[in-house]
Amino acid sequence: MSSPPLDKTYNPTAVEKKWASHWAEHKLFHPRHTEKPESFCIVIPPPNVTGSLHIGHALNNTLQDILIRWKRMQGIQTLWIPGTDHAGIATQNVVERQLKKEGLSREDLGRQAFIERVWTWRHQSGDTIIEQLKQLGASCDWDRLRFTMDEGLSLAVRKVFVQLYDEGLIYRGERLINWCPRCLTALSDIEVEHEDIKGTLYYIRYTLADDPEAFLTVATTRPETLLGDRAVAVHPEDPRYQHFIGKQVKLPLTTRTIPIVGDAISVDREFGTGAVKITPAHDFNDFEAGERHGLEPLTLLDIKARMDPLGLKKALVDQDILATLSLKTVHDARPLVIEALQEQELLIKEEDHPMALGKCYRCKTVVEPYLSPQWFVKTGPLAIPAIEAVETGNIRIIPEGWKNNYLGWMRNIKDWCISRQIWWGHQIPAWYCRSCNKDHLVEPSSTSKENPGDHDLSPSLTMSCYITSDAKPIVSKTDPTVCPECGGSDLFQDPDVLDTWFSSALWPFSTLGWPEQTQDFNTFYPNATLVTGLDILFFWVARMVMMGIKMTGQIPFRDVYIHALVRDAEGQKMSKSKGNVIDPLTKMSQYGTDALRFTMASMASPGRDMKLAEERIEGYRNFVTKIWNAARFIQLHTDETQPSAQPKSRSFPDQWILSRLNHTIREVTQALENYRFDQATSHLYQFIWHEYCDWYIELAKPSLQQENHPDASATRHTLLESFEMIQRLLHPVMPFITEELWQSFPHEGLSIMTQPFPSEQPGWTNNGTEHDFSILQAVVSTTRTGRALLNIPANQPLTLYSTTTHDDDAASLKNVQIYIESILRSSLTLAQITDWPSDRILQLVAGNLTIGIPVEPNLDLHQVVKKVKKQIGAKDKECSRLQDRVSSPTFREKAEPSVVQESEARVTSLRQELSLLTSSEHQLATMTPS
RNA sequence: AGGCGGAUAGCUCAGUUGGCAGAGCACUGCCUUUACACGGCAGAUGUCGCAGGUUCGAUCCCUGUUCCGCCUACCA
Repeated sequence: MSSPPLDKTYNPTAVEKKWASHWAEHKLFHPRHTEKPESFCIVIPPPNVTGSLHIGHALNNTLQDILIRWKRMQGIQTLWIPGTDHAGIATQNVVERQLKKEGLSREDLGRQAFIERVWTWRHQSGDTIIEQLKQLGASCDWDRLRFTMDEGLSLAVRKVFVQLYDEGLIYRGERLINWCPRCLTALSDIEVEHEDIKGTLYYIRYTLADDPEAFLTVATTRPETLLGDRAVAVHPEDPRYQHFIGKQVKLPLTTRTIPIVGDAISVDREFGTGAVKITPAHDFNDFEAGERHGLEPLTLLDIKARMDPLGLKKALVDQDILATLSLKTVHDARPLVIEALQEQELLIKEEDHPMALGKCYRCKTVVEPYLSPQWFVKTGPLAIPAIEAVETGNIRIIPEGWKNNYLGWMRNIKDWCISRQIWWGHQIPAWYCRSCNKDHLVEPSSTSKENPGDHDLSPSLTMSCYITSDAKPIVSKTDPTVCPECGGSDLFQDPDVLDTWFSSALWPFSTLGWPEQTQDFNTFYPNATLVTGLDILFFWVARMVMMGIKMTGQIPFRDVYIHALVRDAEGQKMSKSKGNVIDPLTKMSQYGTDALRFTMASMASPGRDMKLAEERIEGYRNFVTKIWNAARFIQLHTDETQPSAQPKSRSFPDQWILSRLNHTIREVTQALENYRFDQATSHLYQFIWHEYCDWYIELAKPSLQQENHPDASATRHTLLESFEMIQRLLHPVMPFITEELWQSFPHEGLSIMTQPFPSEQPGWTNNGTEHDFSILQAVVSTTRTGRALLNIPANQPLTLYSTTTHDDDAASLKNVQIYIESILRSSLTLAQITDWPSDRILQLVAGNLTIGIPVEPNLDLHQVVKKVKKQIGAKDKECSRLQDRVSSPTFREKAEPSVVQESEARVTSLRQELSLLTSSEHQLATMTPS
């Protein structure tokens, strides 16, 4: 029954490995049926298959695991579903980079082969992160591992797509969207990151068509797009320009003329010159302005953001300019356009202009507004219940501060562009009949790769396949074989795939088997809590709420806990390029997983980014060691002890530690209930180190180390009992060491993780004992201070005296006398100062206690005098400040009576303390030869 | 431009329904006492960003302000 002695030092790596496989072997992460009716389900924010564990994952998953382990121990049926995300663009980019090294492109492989290649890669390295999560101790049900592109989830995706399409909530249309000219795909609004840059504002002269002397000056940051201008807008009430409205201007560098229109929305009279060029195909505002004024967009750029010869031709650009600009990137074209304008003396001036540039969130390439046919989700109707759910509190966002962030975004949500022109992902379940859509399709075979402009259609045609927005799709859950219109069988599927976040939006229910009404779905939906970082509040959380409510009629989860971003010690965002990443795996092997987990939890203060300094992890590694050594001590002294019945009586230290443990159980539980992981860990740390180890174990020593001590048996029992409970209390945060220690002591059961989480024990809380203990602490600490001041070695026995004027404290003093004596290895006499046997006794004051330490004749009392004087100074200052307050009539009149009373009481006790200190000072004077 | 958050010990951060300002790390001194030097004991450390206001009383509430961070949006 008794286990082998614990190693002298804790070896995290070996211990972690052992218990990880023990847990897996016994399938302890599976949901267990319990008597409790409620369930607790978390779905993991699925990490990308391209990824490996970074510090953000470590934080995110540690917090989830703490919740899951805690609830599981509370006897609630728990399920934590793991999985990974196919991460469309990101993963495709990774594989394309690999291909590039082989001198290949995805086009070289062709779509089918390319996708197979991605699958291969995904299988090879796709689950690295899963292994790492297991190393972190994540107690997910690994048998329920899902992937956003697995069969079941693909089915869910199709069902949702078809239903939303049928209801008109998904549509296809030609819109201006954000386009990444490197990834060659559309992006949604939130996939664009903005970066502040120093831009230039160019002032350009547009001459009136019917009067070469008259002109308008237009200010723009993008001169190269002026070739696509369809109008110049001025404010309809601007007296400077009113009379121009309706006239035509000559568009520089072209043979076109364009109208001057009045537009109050587009034009800010204060900005620039008050005249704005309207380029519908290359600016979101201008696109809308174009619709208001019936201006047809004129696309100048191709998919790689190069000046498209065909577009330039349609724009009637001057021949030589056209030749110069053709196939130049925006970056290269801009100076050429400026040069040409200068030559014609149309450039009036340039000035610096700070502006924000949109970049692709996957590859940081500058995105271009691009006109193309895309699929959209009509988000307005979906947002309404998603707003309501949060407003009414059906879904709680924690910390609450982020609620407004969510609501603000949701209330002015834009339609969601869900089509991506990439190959890796859920291909859109829409097909086209070739015979019905003859005029609406251009397929790869008809485009020339070498010469993208060499055809007479829109530049959009340089996409691999072009389907005009008025083509008629057949949207279906299953692949159709015949056209319902003409009965023809020449069908092909829309080549676009869905935004990765479309399948992620279904994650809380698709992972539970939906659309089947599975038992899992019925038991675990809605999920209890979603734990995620702020960065994906809109990408993911908002969409899950919309889709969850729409498709299941229920909210997807009740609580959303949002944690902060982990930064480095200097507050910088961690990134590989900066070289400041802290790799959690390295830290786990260096300090142990439990130390890292504890660190993560301790830093999870709400609403604040966390700066991770390595010393922090080191500090908690020391904490782990401390626990380990406490266990060794206990094992050493309880080796022969068998778990026995409750002891008949508990010693004073036993009673005290159980009272403090009860208190800690309450604090930790409350903290977890409020998602205050920081507070939970702080209470655990404080209690275990500074109460259990520093005081309780020290107090337990005498009864364990002396032979036949009357408290020995009860103490052994309490030591084991409390330590076992501490392991359970700590287990959710530190699963590995707690399992190891729990298993090393007498126990029943397969694993600590299925034992009950501690609850407060009736009868353990004991305020009297706690007060007694505070007296003990005061005497012990004060005596030690005295020892340090007098340079008396800690192991030299003393003859101590103590007294107090306070009756309760006098009683306490008596109660704890023998414990003080043993902990200080001294004798303690309780007697009034007048009864102390000698004059050479130093009086030290702690509250209303006076402690006497005999002083040898030759001792240097210099330090003591200094200390006492300082104390007197501080107390005096505080006392007179309080005195002033108490004697102020306005204070007595206006402050709460209890506060007045309290202040008076404090004045009284301060005065008493002062008089004790003064008496001590006098005493010192008699001992110090002057 | 708007919104949000932060500014407290040397560092990282708690905290206060307004009434003695706290922890960890680092630092100083003493101690290798059979759980632990990844340790013990003791100690030092603060204009609670700045300026006003409300209040008997403000680090906390209000107003303004300066820095820093984030988010959203964009003015061509």
